Amino acid sequence: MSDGATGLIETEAGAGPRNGERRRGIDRVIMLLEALLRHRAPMRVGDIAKMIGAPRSTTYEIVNSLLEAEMLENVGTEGYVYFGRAMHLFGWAYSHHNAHYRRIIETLDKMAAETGETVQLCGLRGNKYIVLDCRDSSGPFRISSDVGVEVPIPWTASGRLLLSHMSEEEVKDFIPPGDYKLPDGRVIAPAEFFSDVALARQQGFSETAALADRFTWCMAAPIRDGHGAIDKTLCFVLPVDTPEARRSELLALLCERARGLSLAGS
Amino acid sequence: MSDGATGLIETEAGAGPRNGERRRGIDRVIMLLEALLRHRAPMRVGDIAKMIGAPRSTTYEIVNSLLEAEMLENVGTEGYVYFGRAMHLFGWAYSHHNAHYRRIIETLDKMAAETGETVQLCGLRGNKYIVLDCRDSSGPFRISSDVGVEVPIPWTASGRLLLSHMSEEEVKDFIPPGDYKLPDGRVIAPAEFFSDVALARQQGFSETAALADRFTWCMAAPIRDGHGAIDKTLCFVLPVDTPEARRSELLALLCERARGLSLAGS
DNA sequence: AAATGCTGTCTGAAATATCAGACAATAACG
DNA sequence: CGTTATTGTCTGATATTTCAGACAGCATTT
Repeated sequence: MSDGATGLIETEAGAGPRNGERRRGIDRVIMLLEALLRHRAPMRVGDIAKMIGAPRSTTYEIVNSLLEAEMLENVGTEGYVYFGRAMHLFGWAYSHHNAHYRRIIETLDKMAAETGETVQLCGLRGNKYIVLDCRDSSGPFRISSDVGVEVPIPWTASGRLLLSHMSEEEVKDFIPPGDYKLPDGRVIAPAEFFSDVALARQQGFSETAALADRFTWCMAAPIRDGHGAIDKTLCFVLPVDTPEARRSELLALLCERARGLSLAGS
Repeated sequence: MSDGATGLIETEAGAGPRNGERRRGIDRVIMLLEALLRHRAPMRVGDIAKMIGAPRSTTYEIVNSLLEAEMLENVGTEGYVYFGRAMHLFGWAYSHHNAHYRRIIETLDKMAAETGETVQLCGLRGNKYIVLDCRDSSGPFRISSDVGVEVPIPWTASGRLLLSHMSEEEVKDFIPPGDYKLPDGRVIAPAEFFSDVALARQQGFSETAALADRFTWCMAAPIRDGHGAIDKTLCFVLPVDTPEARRSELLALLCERARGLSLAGS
């Protein structure tokens, strides 16, 4: 059973309407929701149709069904739709049904309150990194990388930890080649990344300075599941000029809390 | 096992669809998710099939699609499924896309931190009351009425406010007759409820003592939308023996904050 | 051992949901 | 002004999906 994560959305560029494909309603719904998540803003039905490669008439039909179920809702003056209330309820049910996740959220809250810094819970989604939850810094320094947005793994401190169960060969096969290229054009040498991963595994934490953007210092610590594997990470996103003393203090706190959240293996 | 007093299983109109009705996949998905939300715990595929009145083979098909999309996920060792990670991401996107909602959540956090009491954001879903979000008391007094669970409107303080735009006649038509019956068997006289609604409208807040259960004192204040209508409410859920002085202090805070969150209407 | 109840997977067949496209309204644009 | 995009709604046809039911496997009960 290969768990091909999220492969349903077609690339919108290039290949013209290679039509004739008739798709199931359910699959359309899934594509639609993922498209909305990536777009991160209300969309018009016509644009949704283009983005998921579905006929307009079908898209209207589906959108109306989802509107009625409150899984989507109308937003703004006309024609825009975005996620609806029902999604909030479903998501809340997800994140509170399991005691471990609740403990993690509590810790997130506490750390944000204690330090005033931006704290995130991170994980993988397919071969990308995503923020699963976050508490933004109360200060003016507000990065707020959005929850659920897929980011190339090599751009992140957490990513180095989340791959630490893999061999170098496995990492090489796992990361799409284009993902080594940073937003500013620089390219991370794969060999360097592999040694970063090894270092993270050895140290039990990972830090990056001014990587994905020039202004942030990121530090991540592993939360281990019942088998000792690194499932999620806890991390701080700091201004890059945070003094060393403060940084090491925060790093110690981060590691301690992450360890406390790890499930004691058998 | 038997969950709550929701006797009506098949929603929609009274005439239950006769056996042999063929339904759309999308509708099955919607029914499935709502069934999971009501049940509030992982379910087996067979039970889901029974609960939504779908053939087993169809249900397997749908569940597998949703599992692959991470809208559901396997939980526990055997056959149980519940909401998946994708739902969390969709829900997060919903609750953060709009600035007003974010302000409300911030206020919720702040009030919980300041008072240590249980704070809730409430609203209507169809002709039922639901909790939209909450912060549980840090103390041992933890009620934690679940987010998203539908509750008869007359059982709640918020409900009295949320109906205050309706005439007595409209309220009468809106509330299902069975909803006046409290969990302990007592019945609220409709006339009394109507005058409660009127009182709430006049006072600009609403309180109930030991109504839905014997141990809680609830107080609610309205959050008004751009048109001045009461869209949501903010409320405290207190131990019923909270001293009067403390209660009036909290009530003042509640009303002030709710007013601050209301959108300046015309 | 037989009987019962489950789960998860397949099948073929029939009912229908998806699709392409037409349509009227509205807006944007030169 | 005509021309070119929209949006939202309908239509009928057919390719597909839903459905009933059979099946093997596993467990528990009689």
